[in-house]
Amino acid sequence: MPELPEVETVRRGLIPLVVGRRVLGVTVRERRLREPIAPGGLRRLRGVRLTGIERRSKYLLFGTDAGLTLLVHLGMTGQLCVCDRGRPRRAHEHVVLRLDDGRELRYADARRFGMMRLLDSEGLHRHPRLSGLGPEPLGGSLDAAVLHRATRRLTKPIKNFLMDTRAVAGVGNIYACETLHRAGIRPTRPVGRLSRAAWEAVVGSLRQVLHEAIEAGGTTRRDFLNAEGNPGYFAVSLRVYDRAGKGCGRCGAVIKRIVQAGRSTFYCPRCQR
DNA sequence: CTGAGCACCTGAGGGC
DNA sequence: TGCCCTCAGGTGCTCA
Repeated sequence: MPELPEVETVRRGLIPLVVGRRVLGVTVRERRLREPIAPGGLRRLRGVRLTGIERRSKYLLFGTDAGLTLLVHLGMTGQLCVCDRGRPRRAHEHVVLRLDDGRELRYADARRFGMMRLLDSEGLHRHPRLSGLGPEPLGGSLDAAVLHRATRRLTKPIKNFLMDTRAVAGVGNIYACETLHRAGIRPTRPVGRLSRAAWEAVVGSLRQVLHEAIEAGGTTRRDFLNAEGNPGYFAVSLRVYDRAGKGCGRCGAVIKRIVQAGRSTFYCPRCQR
């Protein structure tokens, strides 16, 4: 489900539902996530008040009045939603936080590639998954000139570079493909051979496509659920991703699928050079 | 340094 | 109808 726009959509949807709420109880039904939940690892959540939700890359950070932060990653299939206590359990609901308004925050994740961990401010600060992240694509720190200068000697394909979280945070497979189509750049191009102007196009396209997806409610895939647990819909129209064999909307050429670093890449062989 | 390959898991979809 | 195969939004490891 979640790339950055989906995670941001979940964040925005959850804020009015959970911020200000006190956690009355925590149930962990399945601790074997990608990073297993330690026994009692979420126990200290009981009694705290949730004070805000931040996002870093595809991680959600739930702040609390106890100085603890609940770090959540949705992996490939993770879902977070707030619902009434009586709502029937869905499959793979691994963690439930009981809130003081009679509702529950539920974490479900079929493939269990996600994570959920409670950290104090020190643990959060030095957490390797967060400390190694590159600049946020939607923050002010992503800079085409800096990227251009930093990549002069690199031969890695631009698509793989975009998906390297140490270089740029939070760019997944879908938006890497979509960004490069908009920028008119072939995914296999070595980063070291991108001109300054090409970098401007990449950064501009990345920001644009992420903004559009967030504006549209972040829905790119079928199993997206919004914060109230209702299914989303295909609100974002993808121009190349999962469109192999179909026509490019800009030039009509047939979109190709290749594999890079084990992931599918989709691109238009005519308008991406 | 690079990237290929694999690992973690379940489920959807296509072909037969 | 069902079985078997491939593939999937993420991340992180080993290995060559």
